Amino acid sequence: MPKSKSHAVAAASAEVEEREEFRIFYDHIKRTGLKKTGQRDMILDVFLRTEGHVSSEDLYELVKREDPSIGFTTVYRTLKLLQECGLARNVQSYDGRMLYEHDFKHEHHDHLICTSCGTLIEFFNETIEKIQDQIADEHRFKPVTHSLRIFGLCWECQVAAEADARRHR
Amino acid sequence: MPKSKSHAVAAASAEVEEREEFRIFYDHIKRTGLKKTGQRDMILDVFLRTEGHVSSEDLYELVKREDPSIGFTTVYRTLKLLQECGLARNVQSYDGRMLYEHDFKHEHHDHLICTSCGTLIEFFNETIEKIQDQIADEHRFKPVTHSLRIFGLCWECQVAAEADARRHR
DNA sequence: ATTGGTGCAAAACTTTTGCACGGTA
DNA sequence: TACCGTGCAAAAGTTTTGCACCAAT
Repeated sequence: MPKSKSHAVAAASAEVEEREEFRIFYDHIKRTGLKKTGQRDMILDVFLRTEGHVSSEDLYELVKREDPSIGFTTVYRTLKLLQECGLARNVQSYDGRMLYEHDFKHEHHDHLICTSCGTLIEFFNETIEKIQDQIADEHRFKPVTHSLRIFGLCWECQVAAEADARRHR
Repeated sequence: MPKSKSHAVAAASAEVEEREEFRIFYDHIKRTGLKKTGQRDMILDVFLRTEGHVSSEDLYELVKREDPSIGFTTVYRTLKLLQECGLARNVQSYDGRMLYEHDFKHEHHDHLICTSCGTLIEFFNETIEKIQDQIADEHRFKPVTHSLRIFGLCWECQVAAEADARRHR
């Protein structure tokens, strides 16, 4: 957010971050004996400014735009840290790539995934959640997380497909 | 296809296969202008004898055991054919790998996936299915398939983890 | 000083594809 | 004969890891 000069890295790490997400991150870092670095701050900052879902590559590109010196590996590993402390969670896209999304103060939800354009639409349904716990119980299975993905076509792609079909008719 | 003695390839392809699954496969092959080959017969045969879930690599290993001359590529591509004609369907495992399972006369179901040992337990719940369609509808989303996976620990792994914890205590 | 962090390059893996040769119809 | 199928090798696309050097505590 800051950006007092040119590099956001400096901005993000120079002052002590107040946002709750950073608190959580710093706590996790301290608790596990890791270290606070400018790169990690910057990566978290960019991630938080992100809407929707990003792959590690996506996030790397965004970060690089603000500080080209940060490497992919660091983004990749930081994303893992963010998962560990509950700031990010991942979703497997329909094509197998791993995407990340915010997971702080974001109630759990599932996804409708358009296999044409890749868009992810979020939804939540209490009943489904309850039934899932019931099912796990019946199988003496200890559920940790779950992933419900409905694949198909979003409205835009349905319209586009329709138009396309008309053209070839 | 030669090799009239010890190899199952011969067994599977020498005579005309009667099983309904083969009917379906042959129909699909004929319908799309493809060709019936000993390799494909053998791969389907092995796949049908398979229980549970296999990756293309897994199936390749099984096939190789009966006919080392069959290559991975053929197994891989045949698995795609089997999907096309509805004999197989795929599930993304928790680690991103693609697994295949029987999909003929097997009503749709979802999975409980143990992240410790990889085991997949199947289940089905009518209510969840209905709610999903409702949700898609509400979003003007045209559902094609879905995947509901509950990750966690199966009973065996819970017990093992418990024992392990006791040991380190 | 220590111990962890970083970026680069390379390794590991899976999934796909290009091609030349051989088989099916 | 005309096409399709097959196996091999290599391409692609990601996710991971090893390492030498740098930075945080």
